[in-house]
This record gives sequence, structure tokens and C-alpha cells, in this order.
Amino acid sequence: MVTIYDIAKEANVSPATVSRVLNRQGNVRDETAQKVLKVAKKRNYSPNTMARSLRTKKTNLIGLIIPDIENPIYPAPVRGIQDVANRKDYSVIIHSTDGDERKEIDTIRRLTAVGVDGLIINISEACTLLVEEIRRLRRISLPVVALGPWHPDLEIDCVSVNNEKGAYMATEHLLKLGYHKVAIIKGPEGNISSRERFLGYKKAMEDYCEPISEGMISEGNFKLGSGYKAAKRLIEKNKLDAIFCVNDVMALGAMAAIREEGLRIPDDIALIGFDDIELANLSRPSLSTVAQPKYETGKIAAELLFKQIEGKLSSGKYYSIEPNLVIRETTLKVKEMTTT
Amino acid sequence: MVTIYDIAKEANVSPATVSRVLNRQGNVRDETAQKVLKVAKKRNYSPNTMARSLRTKKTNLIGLIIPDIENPIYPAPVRGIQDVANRKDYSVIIHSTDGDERKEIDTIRRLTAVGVDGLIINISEACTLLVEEIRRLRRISLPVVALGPWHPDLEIDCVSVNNEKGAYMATEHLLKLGYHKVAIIKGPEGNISSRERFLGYKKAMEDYCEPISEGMISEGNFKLGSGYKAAKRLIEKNKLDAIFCVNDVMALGAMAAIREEGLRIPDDIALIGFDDIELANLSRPSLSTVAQPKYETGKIAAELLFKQIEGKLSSGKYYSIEPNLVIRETTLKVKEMTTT
DNA sequence: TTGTAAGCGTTATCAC
DNA sequence: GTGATAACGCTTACAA
Repeated sequence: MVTIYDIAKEANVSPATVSRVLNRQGNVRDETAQKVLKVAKKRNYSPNTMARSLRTKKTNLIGLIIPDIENPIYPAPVRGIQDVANRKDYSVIIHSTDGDERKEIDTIRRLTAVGVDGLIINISEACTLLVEEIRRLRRISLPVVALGPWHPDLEIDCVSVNNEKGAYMATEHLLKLGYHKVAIIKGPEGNISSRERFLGYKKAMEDYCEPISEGMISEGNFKLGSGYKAAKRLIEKNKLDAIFCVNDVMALGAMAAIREEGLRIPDDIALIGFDDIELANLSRPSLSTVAQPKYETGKIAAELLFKQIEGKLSSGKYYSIEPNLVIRETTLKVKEMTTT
Repeated sequence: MVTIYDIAKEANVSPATVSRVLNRQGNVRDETAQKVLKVAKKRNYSPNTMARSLRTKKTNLIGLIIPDIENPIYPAPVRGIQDVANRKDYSVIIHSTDGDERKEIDTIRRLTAVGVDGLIINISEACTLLVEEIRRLRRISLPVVALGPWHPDLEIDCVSVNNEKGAYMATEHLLKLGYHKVAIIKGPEGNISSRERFLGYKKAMEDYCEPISEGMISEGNFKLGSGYKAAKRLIEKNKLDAIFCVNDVMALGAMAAIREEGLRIPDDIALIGFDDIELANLSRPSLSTVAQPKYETGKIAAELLFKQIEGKLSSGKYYSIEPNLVIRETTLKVKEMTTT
């Protein structure tokens, strides 16, 4: 390995000068700088970043902790984070912890030992030990930002999709098209995202003065089959002309159920989902949905992190990302369909 | 930050002893060891890994370079790599380089500067500069393994799915079910994977003495629409009773085309894809396909890397991963369907 | 503008 | 068994 001492010797200067040149600190005669640069290039010099880090207490590394990179929700925000990090000449260390509190804490420990300059965490649940650990990070003033649901007791920056608003938009879209009896297929009671989305749905219905009867609310577990069953139940019980599903997969299940009942989409029942998974665009009819700007979410989280790294104090604020309505075939107005 | 000096002082021993204890090197009286351990725990000591790395030349970091984490092919192998790395107390730094040679080289440089103990690369194409860079890594004897298509001129370990075999299995499956006129929708000429899969198809057809007429070969670009069009062309030109598509997405397109022609799947035309994307199981009828054990691929790559890291010389061998046939509704024999 | 030297927190080589 | 002490490669006062 070639060091600044090697360069220094060959360029007939001191190691300090080499360092100054390489870090463009100025205070160096242009001539000597050129000389150093030339030798460095010739010897294919590349600084030893751990030695540098040991001195400067900066590693140009950030840590990212998520439950599982295999979960299709994550690749996009991860890429967003990578892109802003790499542009700043940072690398990102990624750990999948399966939402296991023990693993999460161990990983945080390991990452701080490595000396990452900042940390982005997707907290599964705010268990007490984990919260304590994150507090510790704040105490040693390590920049941290949370990706995903907010935990108010943690005073850290947080960026998350505005689930309520997205649900509102979806429901309102249905309502504006002239559908009145909009049913909902929601997720398990405990799930935060589902709860937020249900709230948005309710608000829209209220704002448009549409009553929600009990028969219009059905619950699934985010999986295909549960959407299918929930839709069947809905169709049985009630006259309804549209369904909002809190995720696309259940919407796809519902689509199958509706078809089986001999009903047409969107003629008899309009359908809209949430997430904009790839499949939404491939199904027939293609599924209208609410898209989360997932890449953006990661990008913003990273930008917040770098603001902290660059010295700005974190405000412990909640950054809400605006979702987008994606209109496809399952919510085309019948009239519009026949005229086109 | 608490250092071994702090621990040493508080435990009334020398820093050297603390280090010995913490690294379980032995040669330390049990009593003193306990004392040190207690203080370390109490002070919540965690070693500074950059300082350690500076001495030991080991970072417990490995680098991973892929084109794009957002491409659904990658999350699974990435997770495989993470799992074996984390179990060995390693972290993995992941970069998405969009298959851009310049970025790939820069990233390799950066990662070696960081001092990763090994590197896993998914080489898009073996451009000369990149090849040169990888040779350099071998020269400084940094462990490297390639994930994906092999480049024979690079003498490094490589792990990749056996595309030819997978295609053979798919085709043979169709043939064994009694289909004879098996058409293929392949990918762009330049694509290595597609070429390998085409080879497997051809071999199976030959082995079963089925002639391949020109009208049975169609080409797409891996996207949905191209599969649709390719299938239409196929149906027009020829009597065929089955189609093998070199990827699932095109198979889904083909499915739509077949349905539009008023033909039934698998009664009139059987259909099989390659990749086993999530969608394959959700479509109706569900799509038979060839699954690549993607997680396994990453796992094996990482295991090979650690073998190198732990001192075994790399053999520059090609590790071929066996694909699995996933039989679903699009290749059910009609007879079987009616009897069940 | 340049050089000397101290130190970042470890580990490893010696002595004792 | 244990303790000084010298690296590891770099940055940065401080001097010159």
C-alpha cells in the first residue's frame, strides 16, 4: 500500500504538504502541488480512509436499518438514500433486521462502533429498549432520522408517507366520479398505516356527506385471499358501487371476487387500491391506486440526515410525503369509457 | 468516547491487558479478566473499529456492487449476502451503479480505499477498463466474487443461475405433458441470459426429436407489451400448442394475447415463463415458471467470498445454481384438470 | 509556503 | 501474566 510518506519522499516534500495538497487546503505553492499530484497519480495513490477517519472522526459512511430488503416496499427508498449519499461521496451500510428488536439494537451498536456519520432507521415498533438505544444515539449526538411511522416520544426527524391524505384522495376520487356507496377493505386493527388510511377514508366520506354503514367496512390482512373474502362479504351484505382497499394486493383479490360475482369493473363496482405495486399496472383491468413516492421518501430522509451531519440541528420534525393518485381502468367513469 | 485507556485506568491494569481480555487472547489471569470485563460492561465500552482496522488491516466490511437495488432481481440475493455476512459479524456496503462502467470503477476504488475485506460484484458487461480494475484487485489480493454471468477472462469465483438447464426443464416439462409444438419467446439477441435459455430450449426440443420451425421463434424485449405482440405473431403464423417465454413478464403479455384470440390456457395453448416473479402466482390462471433460487445465489456468493477472506485461495470456478420448476395452472394437463 | 511532530484508539512485540 | 512502547496512515497545530 502506498502512503503519503511514499509520495512525500518521491516528490521531495513533507507528508504534511502531501496531505494539504490532497485535501485542497490551499497554502501550497502551485508548483509543489502539481508535483505532488503528479506523483500521487503515477503511484496510483488512494488515501487510507480508516486512518483518515481515526483522525477526523468522519467515516463517510452512513448506516441504514430496515426490516427486510426483500420486502418490495424498501428497494425504492434504499435507492433514494444511496443516490444522495453517493453523490456526497458517502457509502451506505445496509442491514436487514426483520424488525427484531434485539437485532436492531445490536446493529445500531455495531454501526456506531464502525463510526458511521449518521443512521437512518425504519423502526418496526417503538419497543422500550429500542427507544432507549435511540435516545443514547441522541446523547452522543449521532445524526439519526426515522423512515416510516412516527414515534412521537422519539424526538428525531422522521419522514413518512401521508397515509391519511392518500386515502382521502382515493375516496374523494371515487366520490367525484359519482360513486356514492364507497366501501372499504382495511387492514388489521393494530396496523398504523391501515388505521391512518381508514381515517382518510372516513374523513372524505364525511366531507362529501356520504353515510358509512357498518356493512361497508370489511377487514383483511393485506394478503390476496383476504381481499377476496372481504369483497365477497361486502357484496353480499350491501348495495355498494365502489371499494377502496388499503393496499393493492387485497384490491387484486377483490377484483377476482367481483368478477366471480358476475359484476363488471368499473361499471358495476369501481375499485381503487393503495401502494401502486407493479402488478397494479399489469392486471386487467389495470388497477387505480395511490402511489407512494417511495424513492422520494428515501431521498428526503437522506437529505435530512446530511443536514444534521453538516451541522444543522435536527428539529425532530415529521416530514409528510404527499402521495399521488394513479388513475387506471378500475375507476374510469362508465360514460368516459363509452365515449372514448 | 470511552477507550481502553479509560477501562485500563479504572481496572488498574494496562491498556495492553484490556486489549488482551477483550480479544480473548488468553495469557491473562482469570481474575483480572473478570475485573476488566466488569468495568468494560459498566462503562458501556465498545471498541473503535477504525482504530482496530488501522492496526489489523481488517474492517469486517464487505462491498457489494449491483446495477440497481430497485430491480426486483436483486433484493433476494442481497438478503442472502447480508445474512451470511451478518452472521460472521460483517456489515455490507451496497452500491447501485446502474451498470455504468465509470461508476463501477469509481465504486471499486472507493470501496478498496474504505478497506473492505472483500467484494461481490455483479458485472454488467466485461468492459476492458473494468476488467483491468478487477485484475488490479486480484493483484492486491483482495477477495472478489462475481454474481451473475461469467466472464471467462476474469479468473475469479463466480456464481450464477444455470439458465440453460432451467430452460431445458421448462421445455421438457411441456414436452412430457404431451405438448409437441413448443414455441419460444426469447429476449434481445445480445442478452446473455436469454441466449443461454434459448440454448436450453433448443436442446430439449432436439432431445425429444421435436423440430423447431422458424415460425416457432419470436423475440421480445423482456417487457409486457413485447410478450403480447410476440405471442400474437406466433399464433398467427403457426399451429402451436405451447409457449416457453424466457421471462415471466413477457409470459404475462402472452397470456393476454392468447386470451384475446379466444384460446384457452392451458387447454389450447400451455404457457410457461422464467424467473418466478411474484406476479406469476397472482395471475389467473397462475403462471408456471422456472424459479431461480435468488436468495441462495447471494448466499453462496457470500460463502465463497468468506472462504477467500479466511485464507483459502479462490479457484476461479464457476458455480452454477440449479433452478426449480414451479408448476401452476398454465401447464396443467387438460386430462388432469378434468379428473381433479 | 513548508516541515516537524503529536496524536487518533487499537494491537502486537518486546521485555520483565 | 503483565506492562511499556512502537507502529498503523493520516491530519493539524505549531514552528520555521
